[in-house]
Amino acid sequence: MPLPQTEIPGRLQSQLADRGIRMTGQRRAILQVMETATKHLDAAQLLRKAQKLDASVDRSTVYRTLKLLKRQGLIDELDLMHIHGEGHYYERKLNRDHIHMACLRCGKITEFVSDIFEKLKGQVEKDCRFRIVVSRLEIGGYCSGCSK
Amino acid sequence: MPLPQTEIPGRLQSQLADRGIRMTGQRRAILQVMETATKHLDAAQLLRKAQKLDASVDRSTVYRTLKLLKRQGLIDELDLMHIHGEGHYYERKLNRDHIHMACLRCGKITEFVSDIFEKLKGQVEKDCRFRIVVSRLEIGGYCSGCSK
DNA sequence: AAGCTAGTTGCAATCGAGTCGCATCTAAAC
DNA sequence: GTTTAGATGCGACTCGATTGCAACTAGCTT
Repeated sequence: MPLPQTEIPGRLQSQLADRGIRMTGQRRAILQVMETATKHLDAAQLLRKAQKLDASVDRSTVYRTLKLLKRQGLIDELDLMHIHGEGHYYERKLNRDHIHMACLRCGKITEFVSDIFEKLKGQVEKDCRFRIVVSRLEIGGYCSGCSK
Repeated sequence: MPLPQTEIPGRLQSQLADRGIRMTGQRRAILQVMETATKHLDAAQLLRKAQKLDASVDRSTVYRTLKLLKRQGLIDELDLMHIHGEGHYYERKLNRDHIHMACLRCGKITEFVSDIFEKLKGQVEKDCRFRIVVSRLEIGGYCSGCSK
């Protein structure tokens, strides 16, 4: 579940404040939507929801804020195997990376945390002497319900 | 290395023929470019190279051929962490999946084959009862040269 | 609390990857 | 050679994302 149960609400705001980044009404609205989202949102959905909190939020501000959060390493950008078009989806970066599985039939997105994934990243860092900043493992296939 | 050393040249063409798919001059040009490419190509690069072999090749034919090859499971679509824009990159699907690492500083793309990756996919199939069709692991960070 | 200024915003124009409708053409089956 | 399902080129179009610019403002300085 993308909902960060273990995280303090408003955390994104304070993380930006800690970095000395200016807070605005529009950013507050966008961050609040990201923090309370129960599923992966694309930029258009994020815009619509943010406008319900602050009607002045513009599309370009959403994109600019997403770019900021990406640069700060606070969110991850996902493709979800492009199951629903070419756009991107966003989610807060939490402590543990997880795998995203997209069902090619019903479109359901499942998340999965694995120690083997952590081990694999360790191997890449060690064997390739590659310092990992972001990693994204997306899998397309058929979920348990659809593969029958 | 994206160059399929262990594969027969012209393999894509015969794989399409085996499936009873019509061969055209334009497709031949596009397939030949894909088969002899020494790095990951995006649609625009593929178009330019294919037009050197057959000047009549059109952009839409490139996209249509890529869609065909994707549907047939003969190529993989990559984002390479969007290091150079929002487009996609393509490579022939070989026997073994590999990880793509993109250096955020020099832009170099490295490929890596790992048994742990295979093990991880096995775990997903078993623990999540998810039948994997495609998987894509992309990592962004700093390569050995750039992380000094 | 008033002023300053670098950073942020809305708006409209724009970019660029990818798609589509349609008339024409052609590979390959007969 | 004839036939026809499938492929192509072309141009228009979609849509996610970006940008230039004038106006605005958060948060410091005094």
